[in-house]
Amino acid sequence: MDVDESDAPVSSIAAAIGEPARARMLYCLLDGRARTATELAVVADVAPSTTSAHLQRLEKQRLVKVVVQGKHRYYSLESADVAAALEALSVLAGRSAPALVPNTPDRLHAARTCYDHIAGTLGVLLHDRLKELDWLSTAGDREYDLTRAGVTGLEALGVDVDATRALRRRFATACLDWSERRYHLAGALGAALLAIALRRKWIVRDLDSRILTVTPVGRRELERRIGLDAPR
Amino acid sequence: MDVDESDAPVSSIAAAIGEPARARMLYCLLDGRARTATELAVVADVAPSTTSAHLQRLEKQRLVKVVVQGKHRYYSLESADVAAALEALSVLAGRSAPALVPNTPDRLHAARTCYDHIAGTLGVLLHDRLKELDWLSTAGDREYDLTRAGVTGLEALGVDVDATRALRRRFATACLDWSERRYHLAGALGAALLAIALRRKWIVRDLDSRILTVTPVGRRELERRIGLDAPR
DNA sequence: GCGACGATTCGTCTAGCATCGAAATATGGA
DNA sequence: TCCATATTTCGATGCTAGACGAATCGTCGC
Repeated sequence: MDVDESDAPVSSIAAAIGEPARARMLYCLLDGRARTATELAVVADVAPSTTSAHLQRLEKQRLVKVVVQGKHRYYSLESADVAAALEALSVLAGRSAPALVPNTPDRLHAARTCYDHIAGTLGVLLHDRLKELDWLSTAGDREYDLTRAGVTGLEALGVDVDATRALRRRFATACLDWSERRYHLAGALGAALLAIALRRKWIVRDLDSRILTVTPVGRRELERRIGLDAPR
Repeated sequence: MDVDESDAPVSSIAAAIGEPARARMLYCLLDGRARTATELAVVADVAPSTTSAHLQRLEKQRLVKVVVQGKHRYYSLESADVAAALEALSVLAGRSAPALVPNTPDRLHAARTCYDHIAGTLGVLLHDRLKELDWLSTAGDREYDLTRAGVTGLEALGVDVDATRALRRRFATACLDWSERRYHLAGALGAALLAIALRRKWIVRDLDSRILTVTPVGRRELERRIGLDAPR
């Protein structure tokens, strides 16, 4: 019977979605951003160990994918098809889905912190601009180093390159940005840049979120110093 | 938390689909046709009592709807949205869905039996033609009777109207056709018409399905006698 | 009315699975 | 090197829900 062949995977996929804790995780990921296992544990309101089991199942059913970055594991929806299926189910639930749209509103694109460095649109633009200026050179898998021009340029911005390099931490790495699906600059250098931008009030931090706002001063300085016109 | 509000129904809906037996039923109904509880029990490969419980749940989640017709209960998908969700899940399962499209292939539109009468495209066309000829008069909710012209005409086709009417069975009723979403003729009269068509080889029955095929002779006779040009 | 049949209800059994805590593993940063 | 943190593995527990059979209800057809 071809019926068996075609509905067996479907039912197990639907069953994977059909568990409250897992559904909460999936709908949390519906905005296209990735979350760590710990974040999802909070969202799902279950213990980390339980979350781990759930995530394994979701991964096995190819509903989510994981990218290991350091000691974090970033989970995100496996594909747009998964989002489409979740939306279709939302329709049945009698409400319009949160909808994963190509151009998501400001909240996702906006500048924001990623732990200790700049992510979001601004982070991606900054990363791209630094490469465009040829300040960054690739030094391995998702690893960067500074070119001579880069050292000079960043020193001019106020970064103590030697001190930053001295930190026993990866110097400069590419960090995949989940709202932009592109890389931004992380590592000690990324953290140093954020610190300087904050100290000089080029950027201000939102009180209870990761949102960053570029100040008028910051916008002017970023334009003048590295030819970057910040979004919004 | 609005998360709880929005994912609670979704997870229960997904859970309703995420059970092998129920998934088999739903995918069986994906062709748009309705099935009786017994038929679905066979498809799902579970006992009638188990099937009943499953169908109740599917109905409660508004995934299927039921129409009571005599001692049969006809279950069908609640809406096109349900089909869409099932298709979306099929995509995730890595195969193209059987797809419930407005114009489904021959199998669904083709002439077929509905218990003991003619359904499918041919059944609907026949029903409409008989009303067009004014052989049928409405005699209640989904009930028909024959007009004087109808008696004459059907007698000419070989139907023993008195004998048919004598059967202690509803004489002529409208039966909703699930592939066409329109009515066809059921009841003793519908059965009599099928019997005659089969006896005269205007139509032949498929061996192991409900498919009916109109023979060249049948096509010619239907055209000549009642001005009906059979499909295909 | 009286079988025959379709379908549901009820009671019970069982198995799978979601859950947690504790311990183990891995990685980054000092 | 060592600690802190993120995450997984393992084992035990408890609940849910899917399964069936027997009995009941309701409708058709004679």
